[in-house]
Amino acid sequence: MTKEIGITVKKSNDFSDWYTQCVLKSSIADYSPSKGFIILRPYGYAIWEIIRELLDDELRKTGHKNGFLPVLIPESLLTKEKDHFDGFMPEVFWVTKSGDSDLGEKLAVRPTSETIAYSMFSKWISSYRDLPLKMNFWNSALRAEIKSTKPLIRNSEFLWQEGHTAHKDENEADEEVRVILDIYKNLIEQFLALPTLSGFKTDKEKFVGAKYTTCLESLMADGKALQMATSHHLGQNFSRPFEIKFLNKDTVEQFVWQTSWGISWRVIGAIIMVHGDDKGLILPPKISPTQVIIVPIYKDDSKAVVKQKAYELEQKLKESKIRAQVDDRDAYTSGWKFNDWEMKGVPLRVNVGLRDIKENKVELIRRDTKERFYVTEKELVNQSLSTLEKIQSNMFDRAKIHLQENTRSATTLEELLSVLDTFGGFVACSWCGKRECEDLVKEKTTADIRIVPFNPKNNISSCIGCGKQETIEVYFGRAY
RNA sequence: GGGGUUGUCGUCUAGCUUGGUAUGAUGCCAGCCUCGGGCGCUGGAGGUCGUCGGUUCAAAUCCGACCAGCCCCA
Repeated sequence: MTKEIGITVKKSNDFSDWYTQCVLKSSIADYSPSKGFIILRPYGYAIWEIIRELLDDELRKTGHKNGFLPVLIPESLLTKEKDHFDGFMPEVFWVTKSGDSDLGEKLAVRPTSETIAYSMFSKWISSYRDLPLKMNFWNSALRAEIKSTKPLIRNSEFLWQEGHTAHKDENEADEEVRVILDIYKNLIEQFLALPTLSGFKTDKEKFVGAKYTTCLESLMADGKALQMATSHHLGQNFSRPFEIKFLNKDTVEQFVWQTSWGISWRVIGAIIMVHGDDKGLILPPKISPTQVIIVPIYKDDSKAVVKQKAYELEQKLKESKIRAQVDDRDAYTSGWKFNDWEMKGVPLRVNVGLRDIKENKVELIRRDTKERFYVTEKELVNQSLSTLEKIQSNMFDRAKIHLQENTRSATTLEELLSVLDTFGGFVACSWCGKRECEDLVKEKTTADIRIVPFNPKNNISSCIGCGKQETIEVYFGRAY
């Protein structure tokens, strides 16, 4: 009779259903009444807030300032950079009316903010002294997703940050692109415990309007790739149409060099997909809203003393900056609470009951390994701190092994298809650099080039598409 | 873009073939019970059957359109 409450499918049997159940039943998010939109609930938003604070901190340290942009963009601005507009056009929502009357110029609901940001940059920048201009915006973006929506992974609206910068020369913009990608990589690997591949996008896959795009790719448990974050070098592609010019020291007027970059709530979906198990989520300690959940186990006559002890433990943990919480709800049994917190993915649980109090100990249970052990009350704080660290690194290591074991190579189209069909994952191949070969592989295998790695392994052979000899190494994969 | 499939108290669900005022569980509320892996007992509240329209004396049920969810393929 209790079977219906938790996650009812195995991760390995029906990954898609498992994922959706995880999102809904852990109360991270819920569907909204309109197609393709979701509602982030307090538990999900708490995770997002932690991620946001971590990233904000790094951006502040590197000289970026937060601002806010309007959600509506006049059509004339959005269409100024042609490639950019053509790329986004199919999924732009338009506002055409105010009340009953038609608007003179229709307004786009932002699919991304380059155009409106840069129309302002051109006002704000006139001298080399105004540079670099490094701004960041925490907002949402809207892109109409008609089909294949998946909570947090692909929705018509998503939370993200978008950074926009302007620089005096190309090198400085190059450097900015790299610095940002490093910040993302550190956040994703060290805090979200998700290993990534880093590199360039091909011209086909790059951000529309960019000179080049760098990105981080991760591998989900079902063998599909997921783009985690991107950092674009925009060259002068936007500064020319938007006339963002400055007078240099040498009194020569120049266009600025720009970057833009972003990371979205999609990473929360990735955390679920990579780390979760049949019981639900497993959250990396560093971004878990609750790091230690304390479950007091009591009968009526022991309730007061056990709860009191639980609050004491909570206080001690909090004094050591551990996000601890007592589940003091009387309405649920302890067994129910165990399952509930496991589904929510809290990394470490403390069980404390009357018999533990008498023996001056508590039980610790790791979410990642299900390992359980007793510690004395005195050891609790230190044991919790060190166990949380172990969980954090164990989660990364496990995911890293999964990534390595599912990164293979292929030298022919047939081999590539067979590897993809059998295992999924990333497949290293050689590629001549031509769009035709990239398209051919897509057509034959539905996979695309996820990344042109910064650090190729140098197993170069002839092109997977045309067989030409001069090639570079790329990673193919089927993606979300 | 193409194809398939689903929608019934908060949630899951029976009923639909063959039209006649909706079943059960869980959750919720009250009371009792008490908690070491989703306790138990008693009572109670809760439903425009996704929406709109059509057929009919009568529609959850038949027909159409739309909305929303999910799956497969491109």
